[in-house]
Amino acid sequence: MTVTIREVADAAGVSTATVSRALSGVQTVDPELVARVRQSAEALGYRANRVARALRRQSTQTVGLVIPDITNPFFPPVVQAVEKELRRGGLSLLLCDAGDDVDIEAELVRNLFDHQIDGLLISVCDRVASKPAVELAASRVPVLQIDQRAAADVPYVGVDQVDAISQILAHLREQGCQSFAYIGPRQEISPATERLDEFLAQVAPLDAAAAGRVCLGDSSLSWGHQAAAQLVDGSGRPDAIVCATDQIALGALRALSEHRVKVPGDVAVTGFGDTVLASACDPALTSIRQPLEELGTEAVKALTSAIEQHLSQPQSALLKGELIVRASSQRK
Amino acid sequence: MTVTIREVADAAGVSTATVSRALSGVQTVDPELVARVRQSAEALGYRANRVARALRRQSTQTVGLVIPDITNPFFPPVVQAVEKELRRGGLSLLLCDAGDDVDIEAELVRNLFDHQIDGLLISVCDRVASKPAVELAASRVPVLQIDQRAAADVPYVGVDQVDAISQILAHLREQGCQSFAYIGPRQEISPATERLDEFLAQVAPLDAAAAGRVCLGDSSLSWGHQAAAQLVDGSGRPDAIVCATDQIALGALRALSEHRVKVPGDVAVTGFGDTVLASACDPALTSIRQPLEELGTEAVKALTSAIEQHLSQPQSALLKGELIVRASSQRK
DNA sequence: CTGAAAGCGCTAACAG
DNA sequence: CTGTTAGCGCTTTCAG
Repeated sequence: MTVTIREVADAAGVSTATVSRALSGVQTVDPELVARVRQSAEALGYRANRVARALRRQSTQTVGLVIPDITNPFFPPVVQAVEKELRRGGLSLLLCDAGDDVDIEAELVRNLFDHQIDGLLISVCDRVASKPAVELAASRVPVLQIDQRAAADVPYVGVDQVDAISQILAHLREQGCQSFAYIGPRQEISPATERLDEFLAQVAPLDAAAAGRVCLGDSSLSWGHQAAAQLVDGSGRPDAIVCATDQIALGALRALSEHRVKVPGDVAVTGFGDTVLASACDPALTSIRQPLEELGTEAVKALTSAIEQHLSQPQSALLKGELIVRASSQRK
Repeated sequence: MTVTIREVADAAGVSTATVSRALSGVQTVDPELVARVRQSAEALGYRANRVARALRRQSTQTVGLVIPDITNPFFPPVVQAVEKELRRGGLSLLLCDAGDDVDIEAELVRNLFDHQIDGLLISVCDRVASKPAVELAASRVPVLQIDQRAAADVPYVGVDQVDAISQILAHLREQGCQSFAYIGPRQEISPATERLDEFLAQVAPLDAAAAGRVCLGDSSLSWGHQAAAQLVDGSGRPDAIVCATDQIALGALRALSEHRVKVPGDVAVTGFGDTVLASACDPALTSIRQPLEELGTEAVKALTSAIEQHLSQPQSALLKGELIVRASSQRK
């Protein structure tokens, strides 16, 4: 077994209460006793049992993080930042991967409550179906949605999609593009749908025909390939293709190359996410870099501050992405 | 507050002991009482407090996973599989990212012990410097090292590097390659050094000059670029370049293209890891696919079986990778 | 088979 | 400022 507070108390010749107070420093204790306790604790290698402490304090110093799929390159930097920032505050991370399944997600949230988490960070699987789980959670502990949100009345930390799309379109116009197309997923995840909505809203005054060049499928390379092939085959070929993900853009790049369409000469292409693919492909891809570490860090700051102040609602925040211009869109 | 066992007991008109026994099914209880208890529990939405249970049972049903950097594409699939398999057994995951820092790693391990974890999975930062932390951990709970190991006497689950290198060399010979080079990291992480050692051992009988064409730097694309440029500039240009990572191989591909060296015509190139880059680049990269999900799954199986059987040492395992042949090495 | 009672390790309330 | 005592919510003896 490990060393208990009882043993430290005996070694220092004081009560367990005094040991607890001396080590936590929450109440004034005779400096001499503090020294004696510290020394005994050190000598014995005492470390407080967080389970016992949690039961007594009714606070586990533990936060849950539920994400839909850690294999999605969006998440690792977020998870890393979350864990690091939590640790700065002495908190630990229970990580759950829902595997894009709403039922599993709900079960994970329940399980996290059994663990008596002090707060929850969640990036939901489904904009609609995940709502009950998020709202239930929010009624119990401070909850913050990250990037993908299901419940409008639960706080949220994400990337400003309006700003991102407007950066992309402004850049493309500067490069002389006049006719626009969009390739994205049909899937109901909130940032992606926002992306599409914003594209449509902002492109309308620039190009009335753009709404007719919206291709909705999934987020894969092969869908990008297929959709782009269609776009260049048809009449009214656009001179700019805005893609909702880098994967899609990569597929588009391939299709265009196969059709002997020059990028960026004939058509400019943009991706989204600035994943490792964007700089690896040829031509390198113009893309929006999302502030992923910052997203994780800000989420934890907001959550912990709500936990400490006993607020039920953390503060929402919207961070801005950055357009990374590379060869795929530079016509000048 | 949440519902306690006391409230369920009162509602069902029995003692808390009976509720505990009825719900856990560990002891025979009158079927009628079981039904009554179940119903009350259901009605009240009772869920056992895992903190209290852990304190009493001296088992948290929680496992720690320490990895050097979740941003490394090797880890997300492993983490995902680990979490999923743990959940199958009713266990939860405390995830820690050491940020490639041995001191942080050691602190994380101590912190996990404060949480009274039942077992530990660790992929160490440093083959040498991480040893004390791993051995300390292994003296307290079952520990399993994943992929990167520091302590030879602590069990290990990893990928068979001997087999992987021999698959690569066999394939390259089949393609008619006769003079070999190697580009890898200098860094002291165990699978990479094994890769190099095996390359040297297996290539010696094939090409005496190969040992002179070993370039050691880091794992980056730019190092691959630099090293490959050097290799083709010098005399005695090889007709095959074995790279320790896909990133390196990608850099090599670029350098070769800039030097007008044809791949695979003049030089065959292989990567390692079969990351998303391998299929995205042009020419597509021949690479070793590592069984990452399986690695996570097997690690958890071995660990939980040790925990359940109160063994201090889980069972080690060595899994085989698979050579994925793509354009970069196909000369026939 | 069931209930009463003890106790996991810690901290907070309460006296002194 | 310090010690005694109680109790967080649960499970497991120990009697009955």
